[in-house]
Amino acid sequence: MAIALRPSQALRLWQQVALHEVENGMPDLSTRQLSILFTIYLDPPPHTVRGLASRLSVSKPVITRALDTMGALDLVSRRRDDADRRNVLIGRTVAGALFVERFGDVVIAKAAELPT
Amino acid sequence: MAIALRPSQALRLWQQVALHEVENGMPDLSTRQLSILFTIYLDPPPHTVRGLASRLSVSKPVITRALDTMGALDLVSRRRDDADRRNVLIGRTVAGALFVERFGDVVIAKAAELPT
DNA sequence: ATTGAATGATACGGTCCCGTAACGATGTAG
DNA sequence: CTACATCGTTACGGGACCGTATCATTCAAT
Repeated sequence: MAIALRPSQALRLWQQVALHEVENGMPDLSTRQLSILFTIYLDPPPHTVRGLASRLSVSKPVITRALDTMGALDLVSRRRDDADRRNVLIGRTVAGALFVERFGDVVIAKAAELPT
Repeated sequence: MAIALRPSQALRLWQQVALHEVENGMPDLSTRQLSILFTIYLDPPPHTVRGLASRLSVSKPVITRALDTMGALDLVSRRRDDADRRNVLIGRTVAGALFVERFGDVVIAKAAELPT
């Protein structure tokens, strides 16, 4: 069944999750970076720079730079596509999977604490 | 009653909201900026630089810079405290209130679309 | 073999943000 | 009136990101 939220609940949830991330010193990712990261981990592969750029309606360098940064954080990986060596296949990492999983746990915990 | 979310729902919700913000060209705010913005609009005033820095466990310049950026976007306002002129009181703006309200609407809409 | 399209990365000038340290303005206590 | 504490901002060198344009590599078609 669908999840029904009231405005105050929706906003409070976002605030609590964001505050938790900041307080605990997690990487200060932007909305763009988060959307890329979650798409890689939630949508079925394969993921390419061009595909992600198209999905988010942003330019390719935006994706390349976000992958640079999140790759340095070991949240995503890149490898050449052997079938078509122009492509770069973007994959998951252990650290990235842990980050996403933990993020989900925070959302669940904060949602459970929401006042009625 | 509390909101119960499964892991896939929690993560999908964040992805859908983040994607919506990016696709629609909304300001690409970081987690820090979002936590500051939501705290200003959800928690009771007054809000000061020192108070926000303490609340988020970050340094004061982090708050000052975030207020610079979001102030340029007209999402928050600053004014001197007449009672104690060392303080700066951080307030809301019409544009900021609209942004927050619209953000809540997006969360509600994406939550309603979540598969069971 | 040559041309052309497609992919992802890079270069550029500019802006924003970082953490640390210092600063001016303001308030408070002796 | 003179210290001293507090508040928010600014300075600094460095890194990340922006949008636009261009690049090298690879593939596909002639």
